[in-house]
Amino acid sequence: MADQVKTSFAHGQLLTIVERIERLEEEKKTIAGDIKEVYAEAKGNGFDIKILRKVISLRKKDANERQEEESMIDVYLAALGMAVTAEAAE
Amino acid sequence: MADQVKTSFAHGQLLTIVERIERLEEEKKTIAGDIKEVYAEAKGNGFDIKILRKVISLRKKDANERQEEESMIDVYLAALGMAVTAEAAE
Amino acid sequence: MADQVKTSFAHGQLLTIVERIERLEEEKKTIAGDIKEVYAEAKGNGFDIKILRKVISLRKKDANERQEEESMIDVYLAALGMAVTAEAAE
Amino acid sequence: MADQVKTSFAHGQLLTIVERIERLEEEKKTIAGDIKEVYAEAKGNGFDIKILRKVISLRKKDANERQEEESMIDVYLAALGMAVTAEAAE
DNA sequence: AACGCATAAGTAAGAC
DNA sequence: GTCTTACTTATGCGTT
Repeated sequence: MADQVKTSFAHGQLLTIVERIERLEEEKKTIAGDIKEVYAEAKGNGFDIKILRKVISLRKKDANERQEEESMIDVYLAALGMAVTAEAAE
Repeated sequence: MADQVKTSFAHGQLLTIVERIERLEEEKKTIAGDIKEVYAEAKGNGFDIKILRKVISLRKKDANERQEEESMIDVYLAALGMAVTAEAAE
Repeated sequence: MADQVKTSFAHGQLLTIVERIERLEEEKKTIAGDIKEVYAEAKGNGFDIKILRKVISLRKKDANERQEEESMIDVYLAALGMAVTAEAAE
Repeated sequence: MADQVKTSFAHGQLLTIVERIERLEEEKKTIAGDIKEVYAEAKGNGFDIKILRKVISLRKKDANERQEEESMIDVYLAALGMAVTAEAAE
């Protein structure tokens, strides 16, 4: 009985949970909207949204992690015989 | 010059934008964490998380349903050349 | 060594993988183009594309509905400790 | 009457269109599945999927475009006072 | 620790 | 030409 899923419970308890989550998701959605607004405003001021996103994502990433990833990409590209930089494979 | 991407700008302006977004994303992340907590707590109280998610998603779906239906009606009306809103076909 | 990402490998193997994927993506793109063509042709025959999309999406939705319902049932059955498939609870 | 949306038509014609599209979408979905399989298989052989995706996307991107984007990012990062490379700002 | 799922980001197409 | 909406891709989370 202990490892049994709860099938009898106060409905009020369930409703409380559901509503708490829905409330939070609502807030989350609101903030997501705010973010979009900031981007839109930035765009209006002449900024490039795509680049903005990239920059923000770069700031988020740990520098080491970033470097590791890049060097890994280089390995793969090299394996494919593709130039990593301009002065590449003759 | 008009269709040129902005490459010279007040650094402060860019920084402000970036920081506003980062701030908002921080908040969003916090709320996402809160949601997780609620689920975890519910689980601790014997609820089945998978079902909880289903229930919440169903409620959301139901809410969207009406909206979807209405937009559907609009599409058909428009397709029939009928006015969707008041200020219609003169 | 076991938890190490593969950095040394047969170049041919990598190339094969990459080319297979690129080939498949090419096919996918072609089909997407075909779909666009069908819509264009339909439009040429006087059909309303927007409605066509709605209709197709509705048919898809209906198809998914049954599946969703079934998976819902599975979830509840599982939650009740009941077997979803044949080789169930000892 | 000419610019009127078609509301009377051979049902067979509509059905044909819808089915052609559904058929094509089915094929597209299948191919998407195939692609996933290739990635999965590659993973099984020790490749890093994330990097694979990046590499493929890099191959797709025109070299010039890539360079432009990167230099733009550098501009933004510099504006934020962030180092572009290791031997950066003072 | 790996897998698959679910959400979130990014991109591309279509409508107004 | 802008703006929104839909689709695709990518990352992260929870589960096994």
